[in-house]
Amino acid sequence: MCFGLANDAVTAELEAIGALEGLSKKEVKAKTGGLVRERIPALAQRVADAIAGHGFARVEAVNGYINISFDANRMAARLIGEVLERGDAYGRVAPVAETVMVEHSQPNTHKAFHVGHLRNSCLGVSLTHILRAAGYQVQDANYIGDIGMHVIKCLWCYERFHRGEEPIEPAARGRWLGEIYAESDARLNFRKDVLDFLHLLATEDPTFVAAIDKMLKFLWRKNTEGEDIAYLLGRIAAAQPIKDELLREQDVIVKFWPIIGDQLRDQIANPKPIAPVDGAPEPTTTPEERLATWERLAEHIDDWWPHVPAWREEVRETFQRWEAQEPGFVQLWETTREWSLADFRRIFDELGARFDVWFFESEVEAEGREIVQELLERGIAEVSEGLPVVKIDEKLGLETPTYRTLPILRSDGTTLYSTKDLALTRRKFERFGVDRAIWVVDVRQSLYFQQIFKVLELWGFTQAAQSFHLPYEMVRLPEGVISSRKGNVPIYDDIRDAVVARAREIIEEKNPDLAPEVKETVAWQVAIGSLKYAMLARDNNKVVTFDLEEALSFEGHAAPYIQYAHARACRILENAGVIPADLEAAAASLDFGTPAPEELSLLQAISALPDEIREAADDYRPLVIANYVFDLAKRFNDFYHACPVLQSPEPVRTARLALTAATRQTLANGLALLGIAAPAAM
RNA sequence: GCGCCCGUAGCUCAGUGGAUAGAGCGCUUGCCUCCGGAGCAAGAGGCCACAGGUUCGAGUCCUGUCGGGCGUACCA
Repeated sequence: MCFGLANDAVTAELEAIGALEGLSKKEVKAKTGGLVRERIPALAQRVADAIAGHGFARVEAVNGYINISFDANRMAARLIGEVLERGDAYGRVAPVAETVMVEHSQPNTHKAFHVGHLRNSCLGVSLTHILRAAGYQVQDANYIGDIGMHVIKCLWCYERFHRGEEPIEPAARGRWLGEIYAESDARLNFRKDVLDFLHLLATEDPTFVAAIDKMLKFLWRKNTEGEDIAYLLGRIAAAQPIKDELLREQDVIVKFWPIIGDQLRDQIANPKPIAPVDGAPEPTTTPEERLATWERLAEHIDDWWPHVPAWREEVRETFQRWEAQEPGFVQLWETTREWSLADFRRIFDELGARFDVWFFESEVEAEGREIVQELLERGIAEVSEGLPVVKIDEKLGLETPTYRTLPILRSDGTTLYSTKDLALTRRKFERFGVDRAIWVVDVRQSLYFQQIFKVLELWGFTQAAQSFHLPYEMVRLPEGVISSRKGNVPIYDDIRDAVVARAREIIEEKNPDLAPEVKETVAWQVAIGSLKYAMLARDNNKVVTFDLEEALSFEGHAAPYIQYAHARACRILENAGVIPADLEAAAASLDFGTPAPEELSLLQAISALPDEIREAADDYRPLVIANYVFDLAKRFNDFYHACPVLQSPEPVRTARLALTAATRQTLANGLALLGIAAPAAM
């Protein structure tokens, strides 16, 4: 404030004596800048002198800032009294008459629940807690992907290759299905994987291109499939993508495959220095990695390559069996769906996610189709290239591609994600009476949601304006992106097993005297808390790099640090033999004497919780709370290292005990907002 | 092409337009006779990608450039 005042004063004075006349803006700035800087400290001092004594304990001017101190004992008594009196409710903001639905944790049945889903669930759960604390009426909604192409692919693969098989472990049936799904994906994309690999070789391996060029020419002369060889030759030499539908003989690639392997092995056995080519991009793979990929594909090339087109047709037919609601197929769907749902219920229970509403994709298919029909009838949607779409930019009269085109039904009449989302959104507002709907979905779906909201708007659905997509970035691994093709997807169950096991070890080492049941409970609380904190202590628009080693360390900036501070506070209170009620009664007349800086700093942090909740809710950012609660724990650490509690003489002892109790409560409330448990001992 | 996001310490990340830009990990050195060492104290480590602009004041706001990621009609 003093900076602004000084600037105004200096400018006014100079203007008054005409010193600024005819000068450019820049020149004025150069002239006033120094004067303003000189003026500030004196001005700040004057302001400080003027307000000193008006009920403030101390007022001082420092570096152009005015620092105001309040009577610490009075403020502390009031704050601690409020915290102890309100307990779990401390930090909560007055209720708001607005119902918000948060949709998150949209796992797909027949697929594995992995580390990516974990980020979504942690974010969603924390967000619902934060919004509730900020006074909103919150509906916590799950939306299970229990139908769609992935389900059909999985069931096709199950019937075709695993009929009659049952997962060995009943607790992991969903996971077993996920493996079947992964297999179906590998089978159906096999040709694409092979051709992408050839394209990769052609793009970043000049030695390979030269060698293959020679060999293909040799084959060309003596082979009957001359046209195919010529095609491959041309594409590889020019590093162009290869299309299998342009091959005359379907098995030419299969015949060609061993030659590629020989060449890759030869390159590794006799490495040649590669002369860098100007303008050519750096290779992204090593020769060893390329050979490994070749070997992985070689395992199935004879069996799989010829069948891919027929398999894809079978998948299409399988989808039609769903469409026709063929009883046997529906029965299979129901059984396998339940395997996945059982897994999900267990996982959400472990994560402390309790939903008010469970939506399923399968229950909005019919309603979605009706909406598509209506959109077509009203001319908002049209049939283009054989399928119903909404050409949004055209409808809005936009020149530059912005919202583009949204397909709303497949050409064979089966439903898309968009078909179902149109129906579900209407349901949320009309049947559930929400005022605002939030979708917690990863950032790659941003355009998709803008499209959905625009289509609803074009349809005349005014609540589209109250629909918000909350995007968050992806989870990666230290070694790169998560990819089911590369087979490096960390499954939730595996991560949890590793983290819980580590937590057990550490408890055994640090606190062997705890009762066995307590040890087990605490191991879970610390393990799950640690995982959650890793997911939440990163802003929504930042990629999370999930490092299992880091998640296992339990040291430093992590949940256990905060939980530990909470446990220490509990122990101090326990050793003192006081109960919160006693301290609450004493709160009105607390006397810290002359409070230590660590005590003031801690009091300040405790008082900040309501503001932090508001900020986190306004911006949908659990990170705000994650940072806050860590900072609070750190200040508590500073406090108990600097200020002995139990050995202090009265009345300071009681004051410090009350402060410890208030900190404990605030730590617990902050952790609760993140969905993290606060153990009393660990 | 068009659009969105990211770029801060060796690494992973914080940082309402305001004071000398902060944590954690890793590295160096200390601290358990003292409320629990999952902790604490100290040290080294920064042209806040780059260039302009707005402002009394920019890591923060605006424009552009470079680098990286993602999306862009029948996956979800």
